[in-house]
Amino acid sequence: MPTIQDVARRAGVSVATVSRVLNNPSSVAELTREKVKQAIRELDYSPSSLGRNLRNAESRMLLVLLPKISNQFYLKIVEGIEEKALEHGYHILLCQTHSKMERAKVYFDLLKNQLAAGAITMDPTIDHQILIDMAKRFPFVQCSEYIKAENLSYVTIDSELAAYQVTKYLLKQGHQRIGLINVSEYFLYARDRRKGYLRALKEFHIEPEKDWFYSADTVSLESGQQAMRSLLNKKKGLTAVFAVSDMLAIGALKELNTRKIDVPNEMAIVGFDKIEFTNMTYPSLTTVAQPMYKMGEISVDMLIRKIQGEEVEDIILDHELILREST
Amino acid sequence: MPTIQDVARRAGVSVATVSRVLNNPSSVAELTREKVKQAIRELDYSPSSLGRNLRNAESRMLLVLLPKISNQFYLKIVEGIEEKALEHGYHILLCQTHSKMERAKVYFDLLKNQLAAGAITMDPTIDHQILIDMAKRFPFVQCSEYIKAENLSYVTIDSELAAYQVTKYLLKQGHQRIGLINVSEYFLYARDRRKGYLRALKEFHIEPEKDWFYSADTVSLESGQQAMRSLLNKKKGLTAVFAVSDMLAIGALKELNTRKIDVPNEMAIVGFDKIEFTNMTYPSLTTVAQPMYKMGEISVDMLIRKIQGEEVEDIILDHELILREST
DNA sequence: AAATACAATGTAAAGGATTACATTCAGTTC
DNA sequence: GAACTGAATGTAATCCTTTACATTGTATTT
Repeated sequence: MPTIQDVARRAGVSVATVSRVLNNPSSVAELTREKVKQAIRELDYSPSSLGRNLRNAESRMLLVLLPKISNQFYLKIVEGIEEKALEHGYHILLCQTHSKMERAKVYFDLLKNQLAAGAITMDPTIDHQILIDMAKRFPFVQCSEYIKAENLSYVTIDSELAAYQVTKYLLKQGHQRIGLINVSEYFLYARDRRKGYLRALKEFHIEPEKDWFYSADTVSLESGQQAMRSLLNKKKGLTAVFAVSDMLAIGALKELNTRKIDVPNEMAIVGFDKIEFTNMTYPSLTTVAQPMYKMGEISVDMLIRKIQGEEVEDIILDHELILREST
Repeated sequence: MPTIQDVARRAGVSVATVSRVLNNPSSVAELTREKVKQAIRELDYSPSSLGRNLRNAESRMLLVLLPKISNQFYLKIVEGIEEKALEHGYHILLCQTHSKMERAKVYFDLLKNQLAAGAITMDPTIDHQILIDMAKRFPFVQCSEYIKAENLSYVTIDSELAAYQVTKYLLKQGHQRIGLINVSEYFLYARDRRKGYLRALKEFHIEPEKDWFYSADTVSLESGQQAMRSLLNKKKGLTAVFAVSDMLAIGALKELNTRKIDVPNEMAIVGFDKIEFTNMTYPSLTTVAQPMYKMGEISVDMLIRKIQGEEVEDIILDHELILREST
């Protein structure tokens, strides 16, 4: 690999001049500039990022932390992140934690080692205290799930409101017994979505029964299926179910299909997120659209502004109820 | 951020000793070692990867090139890659090319800049000549789709055989008119799968008609839907369709559902890949399982061995026909 | 023509780590 | 006790780039 020295020698100038051609071309005379460029072409030289990063004490990598990439919800966000990052000349390090803290620590080390300049976390399972400590030392942005703390910015939607609207919509459709497939209430969005759901029920003077609730231990298709199975086995005459994630809803829908339960006539179902597949299920799934791509983009913008030392404000984006065949 | 200098000063030793404690502990006396470790703890020091990488002229990043992460097929592979990479102490840079060459070039620069140590490409759209040139200079492994060339190792499955088996299975089920939803034959896997399909038909003395073929321009759910729409509109009495990707098959299935065409009785359908969602469609999808996770793992093993200068052999893994409700 | 200004370029230090080579010193041998 | 050995540690060069500061030389001013 040629170095800047090689280029300098070939062009008959000093390394400083080559560096200037690279970083501040207007400061070197037209003629010299051409000579240098010529040498660069001839040697097919590209500056070593290693040297450059060391000297500038910077890195153009962003950590993207998520539990598991197989949850479609994260995909669109990651696409938005990657696109925007590239625009800013950054690259992303994909980090699946599998909800294990030791794994997250491995990735946090990348920040300590100065390999990554900052992090976007979408992993709600990360230990709060550790997250807070890390955010004191490094630029952090939370995407979707968040906790409130100093330096811990976030971009998200109003989960409580969305859940309220979804539930209200079901109630208006005449549903009286509406199940809830939730996840661990350790997560803020789980708490918020339950709150919204309860608020709507209360408004309609409906007292939910214990059997209407199911708490999935992972956000996966299988968990959704399991959830519906469990709800159905309790035979409480539910006529609609609200799942707090499309992954769960799709799994639940599969169970209904398998049992030949007519959707939406015998049982309506609503998901959350609007992942791509919700349009391909049978019937297609009513859901709440989160602006995932945009969330990704905004996360990057926020993070890069933080890296550059600017102050940023938390952002709550709009969601949208997508009515389709499953209700 | 504390540096090795700070640690040395605090421990009252030279930087060389600190470095030795870090990299070759047995070469320093017990007592000194403890002093240094103590200082490291007190300062919460972690060695800067920037300095380390520069000095060692190495990087522990692997490029992972794929067209678009939203094709589920790549997900499981990426999971395998990430897991295995981590095991070896490497991290992965996720690179979506969106099938655009200029985008691939941006990522290739990471190799030239010495930020990445090697690349795993799953992108069949990358210009062959450029790929060949890059592989001369940097460690490359192709996963799934591949071209044959010096230094361009690959891990894949036998697409021709798999397609042959799928088609034969359909024929044995009594299907006489079997459609093929393919993608651009610029891709080897597309050519191979068509070959296998044709070989099976030939064995059963069936001459396929022109109207049985559809070539999708992207591998997406919508393309699959569009494909089935197109095939159905030609009204050629097909009783089965083989889609070369689950994404296409799921889209096609959606179209059948929408038109209330009974699957598998009126129309059978087979996909390829065994992505997660194929088990959640209605009816569940018959498909060919590719060992994606394993492919990912093996790619990493191969790549790291190449990085270390070893010779590696190409690998063809086994596939498996997964019979489900759609046939 | 001397003094000054400024554009263009060069020299060398810095950034953080690793490591070949040099040095120190305690222990062994004769 | 002199000579030697080898373990433990230190010194300084190196990786590649950027940039403050120094230098050169030409153009402008008085």
